[in-house]
Amino acid sequence: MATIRDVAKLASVSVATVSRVINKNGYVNKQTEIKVLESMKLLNYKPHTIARALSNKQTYTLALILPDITNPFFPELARAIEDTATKFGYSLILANSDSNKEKTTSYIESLTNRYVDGIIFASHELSLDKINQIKDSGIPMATLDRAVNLKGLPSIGVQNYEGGIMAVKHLLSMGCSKIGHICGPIYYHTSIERYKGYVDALEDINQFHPSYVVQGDFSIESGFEMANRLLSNHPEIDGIFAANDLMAVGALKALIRLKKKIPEEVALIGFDGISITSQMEPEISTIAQPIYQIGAMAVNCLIDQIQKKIPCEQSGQELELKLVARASTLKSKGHSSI
Amino acid sequence: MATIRDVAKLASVSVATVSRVINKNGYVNKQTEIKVLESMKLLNYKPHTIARALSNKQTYTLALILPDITNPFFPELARAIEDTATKFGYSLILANSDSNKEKTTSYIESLTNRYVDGIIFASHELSLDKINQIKDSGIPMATLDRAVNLKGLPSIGVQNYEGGIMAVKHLLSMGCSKIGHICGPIYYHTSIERYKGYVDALEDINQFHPSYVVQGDFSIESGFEMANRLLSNHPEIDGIFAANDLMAVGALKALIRLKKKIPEEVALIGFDGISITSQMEPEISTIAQPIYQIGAMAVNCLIDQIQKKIPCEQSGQELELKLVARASTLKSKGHSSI
DNA sequence: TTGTAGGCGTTATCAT
DNA sequence: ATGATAACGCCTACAA
Repeated sequence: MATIRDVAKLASVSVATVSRVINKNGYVNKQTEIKVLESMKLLNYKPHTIARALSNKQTYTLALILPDITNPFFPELARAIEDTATKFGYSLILANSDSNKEKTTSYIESLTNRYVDGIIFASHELSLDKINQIKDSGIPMATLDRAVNLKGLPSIGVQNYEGGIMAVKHLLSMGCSKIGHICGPIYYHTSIERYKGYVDALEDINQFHPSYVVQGDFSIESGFEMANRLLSNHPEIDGIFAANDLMAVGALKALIRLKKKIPEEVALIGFDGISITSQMEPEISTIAQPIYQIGAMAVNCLIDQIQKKIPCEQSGQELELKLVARASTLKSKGHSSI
Repeated sequence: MATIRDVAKLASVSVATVSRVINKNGYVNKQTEIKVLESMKLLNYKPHTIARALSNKQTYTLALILPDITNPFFPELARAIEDTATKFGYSLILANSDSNKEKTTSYIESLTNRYVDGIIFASHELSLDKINQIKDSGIPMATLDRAVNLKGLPSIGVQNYEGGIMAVKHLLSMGCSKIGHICGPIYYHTSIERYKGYVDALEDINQFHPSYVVQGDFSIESGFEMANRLLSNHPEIDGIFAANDLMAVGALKALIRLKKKIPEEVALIGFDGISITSQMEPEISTIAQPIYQIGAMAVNCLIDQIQKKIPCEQSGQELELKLVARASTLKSKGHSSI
């Protein structure tokens, strides 16, 4: 491997000059620049990223901490983040925290020692001391899903409340009148907002029944179980809004086993817009998050902080959701959507 | 951030001594060791990973190149790899190649410059020059799915041929007699082996019909399309073996739309054992790969190479598959499996 | 416009 | 058993 010194020697200049042409900073004569460039080609010289990192304190590496890449919500997000990071010349380190406090702490420590340039936190489990731990280390970070809402802590999220309303209104527009809700864990901000949207949309028309709400944990299994419970307690229910797509998938399974005609007898809508919803039969309607955009924004935000040292403008921004109406809600002559 | 020099000063020893206790090599007096250790605690000293990497030429970072983390096969693999890497103190860089030659090349270059300690290649697209490119760079690598079979190139795979036989035999044991096959792209080693297994199992009993085979591209969409084609050309088919689970999912969708009773009229089995198969209704039978184990072995193999400089023993090993019989093949009083 | 030299934080070779 | 000190490869004042 050729070093900067080899290049300097071959081009008969100093390493400083070579460094200048590499980094395009400082004055350098056009002639010498060409000479240097040629030498670099000749020697097939590539700057040593590690050495550069030591000197610069920039590793061009980002880290993504998420609960579990095996959860179908995250691959799409990870993809967006990796794509965008790569676009800017950054590598992406993946960390599965299992929403576990110890693992999270240990990852943060290890990433801090590796001097990653930024950390994206897509996990709900983010205690205040963890945040401060990162802040103290001086590493820029961004959180997703509004895990926390802190001054100076960039966070990208979606309009969960409005999404809840959209889901219910869609169900109503398809003729449902007894709408059940499988909500997520109540200690998640996202669950609560979606739930509130559900409540408000129904209270508006005096149709809210507390017993039509059951609580799952965002997993397929809980969706299956809760849909069964909902329908055994309230056979009259003709529409279900699941707080996320995975629970909707579980609910679909339950509905099919119960021999319910979908959407005629029971319509079903999820939330998130992950691709698995379109692979089911019938395809499941959903309130889609701009997942790719969220990931891309998070990276942009981080890189802004890293490079321009500016705080993220998108901080706290809530992106819009989009209704994706599919077979699980579209009755015969129902309306459609994009 | 405290440096090794700070620790040395506080403990009134030289940096060399501190380095010795950090790395537990060389002689060091018990007393001084304690003094040094205390100083480290006191200053909350953590060795600077980057500096260490520069000196050691070891970054404690592995890279995983795969086609697309969004493909449901890969998150499970990535999870296994990340888990195992972490266990050994390594971080994992994720790279989505989209099976694209240029992207792959550019990743390899970038990873090479980052001096990752090892690369795991889970992509089918691996031309010989790419391999040599990595080999020349001296970075240990491992490939999955027997993408290539080269002397000295560790490769972990499964018994695809036997798997094909298992799938067909299972279908036969459930009473199917007209078994179709949706095979994968013929330029993939895995596709061919599975196909051969299918052929041999049927030829054994004189039941092989070339026209019962159609070709997909491992995607859900192609599975959907090919199942439709298969059944429209051969309505008598009562069993389908899809060469991977994603195509099985697509096929399931097609069968349901065609109002086929599953498994009574048409039984269906996939290949891979990804979790999505158990989330469908009916649940899809499959020939399961030990995905987690594969990932773990790949990492072990790499770390063996890195640390002990020994070639991987598992090189070229083909792991066993396991039949997972579920509702999509289990007729009434059918047999079961683990 | 270009070169010299010190520093980034560790490791490892030699002495002592 | 311990300590100087030269690498590792690059960047960047500061000089020239």
